[in-house]
Amino acid sequence: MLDDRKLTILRAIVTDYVSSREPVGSKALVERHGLNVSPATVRNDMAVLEEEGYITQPHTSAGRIPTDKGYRLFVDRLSTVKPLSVAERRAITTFMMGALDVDDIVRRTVQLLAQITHQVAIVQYPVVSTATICHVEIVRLSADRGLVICVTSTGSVEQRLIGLPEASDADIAQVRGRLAERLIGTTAVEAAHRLASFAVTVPPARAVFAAAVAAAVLDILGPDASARVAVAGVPNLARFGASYETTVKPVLEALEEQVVLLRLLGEATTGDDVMVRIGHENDYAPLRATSVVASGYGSDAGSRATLGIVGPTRMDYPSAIASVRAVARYVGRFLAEA
Amino acid sequence: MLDDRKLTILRAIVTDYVSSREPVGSKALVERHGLNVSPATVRNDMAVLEEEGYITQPHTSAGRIPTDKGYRLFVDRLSTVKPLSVAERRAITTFMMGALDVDDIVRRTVQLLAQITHQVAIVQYPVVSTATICHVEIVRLSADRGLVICVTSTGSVEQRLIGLPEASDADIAQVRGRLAERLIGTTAVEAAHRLASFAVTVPPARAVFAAAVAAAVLDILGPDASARVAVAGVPNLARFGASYETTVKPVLEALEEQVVLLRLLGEATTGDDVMVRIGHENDYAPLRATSVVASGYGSDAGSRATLGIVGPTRMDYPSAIASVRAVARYVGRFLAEA
DNA sequence: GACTGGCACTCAGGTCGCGCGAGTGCCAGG
DNA sequence: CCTGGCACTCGCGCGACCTGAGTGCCAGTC
Repeated sequence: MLDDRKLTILRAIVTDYVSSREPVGSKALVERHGLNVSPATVRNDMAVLEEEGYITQPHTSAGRIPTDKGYRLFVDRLSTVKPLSVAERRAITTFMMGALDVDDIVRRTVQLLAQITHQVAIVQYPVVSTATICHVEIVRLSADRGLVICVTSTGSVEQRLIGLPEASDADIAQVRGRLAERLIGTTAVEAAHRLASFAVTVPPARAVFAAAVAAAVLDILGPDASARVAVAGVPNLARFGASYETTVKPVLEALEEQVVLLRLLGEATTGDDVMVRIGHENDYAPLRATSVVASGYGSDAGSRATLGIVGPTRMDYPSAIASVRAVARYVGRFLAEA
Repeated sequence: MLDDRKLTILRAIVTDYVSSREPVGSKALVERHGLNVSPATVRNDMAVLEEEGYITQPHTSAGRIPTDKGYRLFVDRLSTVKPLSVAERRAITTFMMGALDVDDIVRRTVQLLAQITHQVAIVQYPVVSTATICHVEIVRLSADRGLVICVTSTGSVEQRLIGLPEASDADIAQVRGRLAERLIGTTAVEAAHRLASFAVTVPPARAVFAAAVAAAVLDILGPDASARVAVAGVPNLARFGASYETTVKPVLEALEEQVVLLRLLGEATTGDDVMVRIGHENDYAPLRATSVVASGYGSDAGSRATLGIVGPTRMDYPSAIASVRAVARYVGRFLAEA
């Protein structure tokens, strides 16, 4: 029921609407896309497309705009991914040059993504789960408090504050030694197992202290360790154009809720290609006017996480998809090499 | 030339305008504030206040609104700092309970501040300059790269990636040992001095490697180490009310520029009390429609940094000042204890 | 059967004019 | 120095009007 011409028309409507931000009418469509039919024919086709729910009119006697369903069809079948421009490729390389550590890579990536897509960019910090532990350390800060520090093979460093009620330097050294013996070279999952019985491996007098240390390490390695994201490009929300209260504010609120962001990106981690969620396809209701384009990234199976962008449903999907894919791949390589 | 009644009127105009967001006229002023004079008298006084530049009218035959100069006078001489409500005090304590480490304290603080002031909150991470170095570490991640890690007495942990082109484990151990000898217990400033000649203290074969390590440590301790801020409460920008492009977007852009934020907060670090910058008093031109309320915070002279809020000039200054001051003091204590 | 030209219809948005009312400035009198 | 009174200003909201883009439908043509 949707012949070739109707699909062409839908594609034209989507591209025109994305670039002009205005409902597109039959006449303009014929002119701007060299369709060899009359506006009346286009109108008939548009009526069908509307019937099927791919497009809609904001009000009678206005042009048509795509619905979420229309965008979906466009993304799935009608768009050809736009290759990145030379300038964009160059931007990627220059931007990522000279990153200092994992945190810095993430910060640069998120800014890069915001810049080339002109949307709000979100990058999840790499998950440590499959990385191995390189180093553990217990550092005394003052008489009664200290830090437990974990370093993983991806170069991420995390720490937790613990109390040192009556631990001597010798206690610390011994516990640290035992901890290093058992954890270095293991993955987070293995480490969690080994930590379960950690306290009993040290002399009873030090068991309480050892248990506190083990708890801190478990906390570091726990699933919420990955619960960090970086955000950039918030000023790009101007692109929404619509009213602040109804569209921009919900997005801002979501951006402050790490949990929400992680859920938004969540399902992109598994699949290998770019995920696109359009409008109401997002579970999170306040973002029903926004689309998410996300992708997993990471060095082979070492460290994996997700990055993506958030923008209005009226978005240049081909470019966005290409950008997200390119950045994800590049960062993956960069993490593997660096 | 500004007698008592005129000041009272200015105060009334400020408070009314802040709460109603609408220009305030002479009649409403008399009614709502029990002034024992007629509207005509108030009008005469308002004419003087306008002449002097403390208030202005958006257009003829509208009420008056305060100018930046008016707010300034209000803040300096007319406002009594509002004590925090019980709920707010409770919010502070519950919010800060159970913080994990310095980063976590900062994150909680910024959210807390955004919540009780209903503005955008900014908290600078504590500066390490006067803190002392507790621990240094060199960790091998893979054959040819590693991390240099620094831990300070405030519990902050920072790291830099370095290459390990041909350093053996023995090289690493020796350099690490020498580094620890020279740096532990020193402040950042002292450490920088000692690092200048660090490379010559190790055998020539290791000098290049030692120099790289020294450079990494210097980078960690350098002034830009403090160049990190946390931001929260961005959705509160709704309070601006005015048009997105002209007022909200500049703020969003400033919020993404760490450098700008640090300069905004900068001058509050030195003084001991809360700093208030109103509208054009900000050097940064795009923020001429916004006010900044900031304060230094920190445990004694140990670690000091700045926190504050950004909002429209039409702001409840007494509450904002009280909140910023309270949070700054509380976090200072918290950092000292924890 | 598919396409086209023509035509009547709809309706958002801009413009104009008008009246209302809040608020002002000024002045004369207490 | 304060006050009541009065004329004046002007932003804002409302309704009327017009315009133009765009539509749906229908009869005619290939």
